[in-house]
Amino acid sequence: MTSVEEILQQHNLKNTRIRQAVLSLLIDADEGLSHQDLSKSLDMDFDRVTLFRTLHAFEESGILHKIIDPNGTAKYAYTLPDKDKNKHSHAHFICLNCGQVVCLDETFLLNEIKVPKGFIKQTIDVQVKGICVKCN
Amino acid sequence: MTSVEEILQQHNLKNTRIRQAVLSLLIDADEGLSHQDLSKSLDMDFDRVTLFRTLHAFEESGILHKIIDPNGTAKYAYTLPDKDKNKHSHAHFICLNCGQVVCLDETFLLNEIKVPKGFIKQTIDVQVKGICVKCN
DNA sequence: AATTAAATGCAACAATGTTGCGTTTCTGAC
DNA sequence: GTCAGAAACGCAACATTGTTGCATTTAATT
Ligand SMILES: [Mn+2]
Ligand SMILES: [Mn+2]
Ligand SMILES: [Zn+2]
Ligand SMILES: [Zn+2]
Repeated sequence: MTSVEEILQQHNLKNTRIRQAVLSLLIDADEGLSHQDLSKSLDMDFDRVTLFRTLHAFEESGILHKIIDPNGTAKYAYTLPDKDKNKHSHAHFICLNCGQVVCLDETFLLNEIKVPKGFIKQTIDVQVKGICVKCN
Repeated sequence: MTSVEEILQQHNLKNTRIRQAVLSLLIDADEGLSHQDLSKSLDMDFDRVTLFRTLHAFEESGILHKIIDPNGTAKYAYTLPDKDKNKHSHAHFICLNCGQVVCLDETFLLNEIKVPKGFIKQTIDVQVKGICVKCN
């Protein structure tokens, strides 16, 4: 069990109110949360720019990973330290009804995918869309 | 060889200047184009809202399919009538350097992917990211 | 307690996309 | 060709997401 404070420390991020709050929320959440989602959930005063910068910092350090939903808005999910050794290459499920984003266990092999000559593959993002259990 | 006019007719879309121009551009393009890309390429006067609505109309009718790039902006690509019988379920390559979006031949089977109990799979989107041949 | 790099707050801005509404234009029927 | 109706367009106004610059505050270290 690693505390929020410890996680921040391990990534050389200063321990601030908003970072603690955001990280706590996302560790507990079972889904990806957008800037807007977090703004509504956070029970404190903060500048919206600070939240954007917080999310960027977390993404850069690998604490969170970003998923672009079908509307083009970013959602962030906590990167499980054990699960994601292979650098968050897992697939995501996106509910077409409520917009919920869930991390799946499924991962994909980059090798198997053919690209045109001269193209270099680096990462793969897979989004499975459909209806989540709540909306079903 | 189907002309632009014929394509519009087949989808019950009125034949207008901007629709002809947009569709011509996208049929010739070997990559997905954004609203901005098209705005720059189009050599005519038009309202930006009209272009948004044109792209929506084309997407709804299946003439184009939308790809959300890593910045969250929409790009549109012509849906090849023969290639995409299985409703544009092919993968896309996205260049991390220049942002270019290319349709790949690769398709994926929805069956193989496991989702939590109660979730219903409908479609799958695969994005392979890396460096394109121009940027290499 | 002093130092300093990092983080924050604020203001201003840009890009993308949407909605409402009045006007124009395409198309099909006559 | 004329006409009518539906579809598309142009314009204005707005919402949301995200970025940048800069002055101020704060967390962590000594
Ligand atoms: Mn995930
Ligand atoms: Mn495509
Ligand atoms: Zn749902
Ligand atoms: Zn490129």
